[in-house]
Amino acid sequence: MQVTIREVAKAAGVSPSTVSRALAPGGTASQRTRERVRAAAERLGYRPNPSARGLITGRTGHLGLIVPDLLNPFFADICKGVQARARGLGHAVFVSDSERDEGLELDAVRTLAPQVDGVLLCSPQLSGEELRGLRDLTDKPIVLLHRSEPGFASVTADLLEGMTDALTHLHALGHRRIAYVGGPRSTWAAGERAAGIEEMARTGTVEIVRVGSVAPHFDGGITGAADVVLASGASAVVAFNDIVAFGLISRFTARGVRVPDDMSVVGCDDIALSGMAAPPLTTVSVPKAHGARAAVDLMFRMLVTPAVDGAEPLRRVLPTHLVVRGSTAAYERG
Amino acid sequence: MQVTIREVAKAAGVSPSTVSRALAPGGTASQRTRERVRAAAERLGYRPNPSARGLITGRTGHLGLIVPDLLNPFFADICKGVQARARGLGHAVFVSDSERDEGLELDAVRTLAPQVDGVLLCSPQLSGEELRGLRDLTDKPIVLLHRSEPGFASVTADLLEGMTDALTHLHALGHRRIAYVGGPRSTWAAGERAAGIEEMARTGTVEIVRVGSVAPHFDGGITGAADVVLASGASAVVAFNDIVAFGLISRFTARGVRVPDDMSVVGCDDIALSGMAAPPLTTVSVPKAHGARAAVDLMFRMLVTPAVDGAEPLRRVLPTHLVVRGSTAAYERG
DNA sequence: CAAACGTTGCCAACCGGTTTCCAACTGGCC
DNA sequence: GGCCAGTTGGAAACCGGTTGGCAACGTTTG
Repeated sequence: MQVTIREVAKAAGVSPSTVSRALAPGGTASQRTRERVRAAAERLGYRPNPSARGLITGRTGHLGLIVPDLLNPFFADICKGVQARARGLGHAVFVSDSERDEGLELDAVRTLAPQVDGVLLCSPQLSGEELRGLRDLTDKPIVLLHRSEPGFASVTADLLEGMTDALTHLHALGHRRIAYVGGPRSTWAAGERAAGIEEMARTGTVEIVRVGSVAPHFDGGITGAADVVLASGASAVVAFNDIVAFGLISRFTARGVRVPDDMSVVGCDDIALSGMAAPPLTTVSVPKAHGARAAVDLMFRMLVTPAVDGAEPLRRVLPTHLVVRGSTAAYERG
Repeated sequence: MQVTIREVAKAAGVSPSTVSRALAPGGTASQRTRERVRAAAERLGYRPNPSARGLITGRTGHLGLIVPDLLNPFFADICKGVQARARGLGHAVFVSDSERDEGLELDAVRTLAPQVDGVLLCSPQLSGEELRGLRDLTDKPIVLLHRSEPGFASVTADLLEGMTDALTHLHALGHRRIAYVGGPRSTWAAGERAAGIEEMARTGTVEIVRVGSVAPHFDGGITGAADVVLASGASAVVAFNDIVAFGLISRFTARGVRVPDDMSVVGCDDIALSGMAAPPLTTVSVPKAHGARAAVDLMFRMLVTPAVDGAEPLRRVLPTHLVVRGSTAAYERG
C-alpha cells in the first residue's frame, strides 16, 4: 500500500493541497503547518508518487543515457559518472545499451524520450543526418557525449591534441616509423583521431603506417592487424583505443615480440584496467567522469533555460592528456 | 507538444476510450476500428504518456538495478544483460551505482522503489538484517543477483564448485602449495568462495596459504598481497576475482616473477578483458549475461504471480566452469 | 414479429499529485 | 468597532491515460 497525500493531510489535520504546498520549497505555508505536515509525512513514510507528479508537472525526474557498449569500460565509466551526478541533482537515469546498432539506437531514443526530461547520447555511429532525424522525433533536449555535430549540444574530448601528444611522445623516444591502427570507419571518434594522426604525418617528423580499421572488440580483426604492424617495420604503434591496444599486445606476446622492449604501444581512453595490465599501458587519457558530469550539467542548464530558436547550442571540449606508463620505451636501433 | 489519446481519437473518429481499447492487446474492438485507430496513431506518432498510464495501472514499466561498482566489468556485463532482457520485455531500466556504500544502497532502493515495478539488487555488502529492513521500506518485489539470503528470491552462481574446480585444475598441474587471496571480508561472495577453498583444504590434497582480504581495486592492497604470496613459497595463486588477479600479475611482473612460468594465477568471474590480457587469464567463469536474464525473468514471474505469503521465494543457482587460458602452467620442481 | 443476445463504442469516474482561485481569518489602523 | 491588507487553507480543476457500466445497434432465435 502506497501512502498518499490525502492520508498525510488527514494525519496532519489539513487539506491535501496544503500538504503539497507545505512540502514544496517555495510554497506558501506557515512555519507551524510546515512543521506539522513534515512530521506527519515523515511518520507515515510518505513518498510522492512520481507518475502523479510527472503527469501534472510534465517533468519526470528521469534522464536517459544511451551508450554503444557497456562492456567497453570507457562507457561503463561514463555511465557511472552520469549516474552519480544525476543522483546528486535528484534525477534517476535510464541506461540503454544500443549494441552499436543504429536501429536499436533510434528505437531507444523513441522509447526513452517520453519518459525522461532529456537524453544523453553517446553515439559514435549515427550520421549527422540520422541524428537530426532522431531529434525530430522528440522535443526533449539531447546532449551528445564524446561526439559533436553542428546544431547539437555536446561534450567532447580533444582527441586531436591527444593523438598529437602520443606521436610526440613516441618521437621523443626515438621512434620514427609508427603504425596507427584505426577504429570503426565513419565514426566521429575515428575521424577525430585520424585527423590528429594526419596532422602529425604532414609535419614529416615521423612516418605513419596506416593499418586499416578494426572493431574495438577482441577478435580476429585485431590479431590480424597486429601481424600487419609487425610486418610493417614500425617500432611503435598507436591504437584506436585501449581495447585494441590490449588485443595488439596479446598478439605481440604470442608472437614473441616483447612490449615495450621490441614494440612500443600507445592506447587511447585510459580505461580503468589500463593501469593494471602487464605492462601497464601508456595511453591518451580521456576525461570520462568529468565529461559525464559536464554533460549532465549542460543538460540541466538546458532544462532550466530552454534553447532559444536559432541559437547555436553549447559545445564543451575537454582537454586530454597523455599518461606515460610501461608500454612505451626508447627505440634501440636494432 | 505531446500527441495525446484525444487527438488520436479525433483523427480516427472515435472516442478516447476506444483508442485505448483498440491499442490494447486484449481490448474489445472490431478489427476495422483497430485498424483505423492504429493507422491514426501511427500517422500522428502517438506514444502513450507513461506517467498517465502508470498512474492508473500502478505499473511503471520500469525496473531498477543496483550494482556496487560499474567500473568492475563484471557488473557492467550484468547491467548490459539486464538491460537487454528488460528491453525485450518492454521495460526500461534505472541503473544505480552504490559505490559499495551501504548508505547509498539503502537510499537507492528508497528512491527507486516508488518509480519501478521491481528492483534487481546486486549487493554483496549488505547484511541479511539490512536486506530485511530494506524490504520493509517497499512492497515492490526484490530479486537478489549474485547474492542469496533466506526469504529473498535470488539468482546466484555456484562459486563453491568453481573454486573447487580451480584448485583441482592446479593440483592436476602438479601444484601442491597454493595461495588464496580473498576478497572483501563479510561479503556473501567472499564467504561462498572461501567455503569452496576450505572444502578442498580439508581433503588435504593441496596445502592452502590464506593471504588475507583485499578490496577488488587496483591499489596498494593487492600489491602487498602479491609480495606475501611470493614470500609464502606457493607456486600458484587463486585470486578473489579477475581484477585482483590482474593486480597480482602486475606486481609479479614488476618483481621479475614470470606468469605462468614461475607462478600460476587463477582468477574468478571471467570478465571481458580477461581473455585479452597478456597472458590471457585462466579463470572461473561466472554466467553474467545468463544470470542477468534469469534475474529479469524471475522478476517478471513475480510481477505476474505475486508471492503467496509464507511461500519461500525461488532461488536459482547457475553453474560455473573453469576457463583454462594462459596464466596457469604445470609446476616444474625448481 | 418480438424477445433475447452479442457486439461496439461512449460517458464518466478514477489514479495521486499540483495549482489556481477564492473564502476565511488574522492583525493593524483609523 | 469597522474596514482593509495580508496571510492562510480549502475546494476544485486538471494532467492523460484506463476501465466499468451502459446505451445503441444489428443479428439470431422462438
